[in-house]
Amino acid sequence: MPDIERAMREIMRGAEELIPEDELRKKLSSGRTLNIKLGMDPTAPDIHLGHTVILNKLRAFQELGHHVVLIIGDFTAAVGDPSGKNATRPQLPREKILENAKTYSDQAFKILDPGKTEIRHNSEWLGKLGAEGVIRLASQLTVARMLERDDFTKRYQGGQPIAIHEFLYPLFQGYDSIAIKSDLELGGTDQKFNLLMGRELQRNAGLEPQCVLTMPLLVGLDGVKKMSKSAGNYIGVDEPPREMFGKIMSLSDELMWQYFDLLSARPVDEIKSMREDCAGGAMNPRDAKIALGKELVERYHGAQAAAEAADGFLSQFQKGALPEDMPEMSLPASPLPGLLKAAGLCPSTSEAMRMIKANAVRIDGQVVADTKAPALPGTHVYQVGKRRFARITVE
RNA sequence: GGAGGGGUUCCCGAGUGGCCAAAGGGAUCAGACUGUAAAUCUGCCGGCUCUGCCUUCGAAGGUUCGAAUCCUUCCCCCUCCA
Repeated sequence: MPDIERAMREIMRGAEELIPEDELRKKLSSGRTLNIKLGMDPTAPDIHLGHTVILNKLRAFQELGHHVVLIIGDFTAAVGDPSGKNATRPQLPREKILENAKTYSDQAFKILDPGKTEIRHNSEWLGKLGAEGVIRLASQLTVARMLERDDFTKRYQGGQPIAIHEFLYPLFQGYDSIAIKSDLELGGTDQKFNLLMGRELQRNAGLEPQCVLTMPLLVGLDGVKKMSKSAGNYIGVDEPPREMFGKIMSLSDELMWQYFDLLSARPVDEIKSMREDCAGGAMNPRDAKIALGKELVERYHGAQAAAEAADGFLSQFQKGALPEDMPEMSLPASPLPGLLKAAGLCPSTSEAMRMIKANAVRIDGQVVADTKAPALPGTHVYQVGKRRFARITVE
């Protein structure tokens, strides 16, 4: 069965852990189309590169001929996955959830094959469960077992609150696996407990338990925390090409390799030799980063946009040229700090004052260090730092 | 129900009556440098009509010439005992 070995190699690429491996082999060799499950949280609709690590893997399963079931957690949204801080999340109105789900799937279909993807909402079965059903579900697990979950343990020991309903989240997620008879569920390493819960509940329900495939978590731009919208260290799939490229260029040279490993479609060997070349001085790490930036921008915006983003970046930061497109506006005359605030170049006049004192403000390329500089009549290019520009006409 | 601990500026965390817009660290932002929005160093880091003024230390009152610091009530969190 060489096909199965090839499939297994493809599945394991970049993956953290597959539990249990031989079970998946068995499922694959049965020759049937497998149900591959991914749960999505409709509270955070914008897909960032961290999500794409998993979506790319789902895509790989689709290419192997399997069926992806994307579960919109419209019911579980009210519970909220207990991830550290916000133990209680606000309950979203129904329309908002559907809207988020739509945004999410639109973005996800940049990667997934819509023809091989089924979208389900978990309120479909969880909504019917009722108090009795929840009790029956909850009776299958003990508190001690729940506390085994790493982040529960940490919070419990660290004196952080854990609300009762947070215990229900893994149970509901596991119940989803029963409802759709999933054969394999994907998730980040932080999802391991929840994923295994599905296995346990399926087995209790007399079903064939799902396999679990975890992917490493992509570290965000700060190089420390996992990429997430709330941490503000993310690169969104929908971001404009320039922004996406710039953010990739802001990765530290070291972190860049992790991004290569988890996001690049390049052959593993190619990445390895690039890395060696950079370490040995044969290649400038900047150029490796440019290559990565182009590859990723191209994936979401096309080849032309990628080339433009790269050129624009180089001319703006290497040669100090002005960007071609910048916001244009007309504003009433006011002292410089107020003008910069009104133009949105600074969040407050206090901040504008600081920027001026720090020699960060330029008008038509000339540094202005006087906080009391009078308004210049006419149209000029105002610049704060290297990245914020506006063409302002003073009325 | 009982006993104790705690809520500080974006985050962590010092501060127990004036020298506090509040130490220190992190993040962000900016400057320098550079091979990049890498790394490193430096500065800034509540708001404003900015050499001054205004608002902030869980909330509301109070004491005091003066409160993040003391008192009262309330809200929230944690630990232990039941």
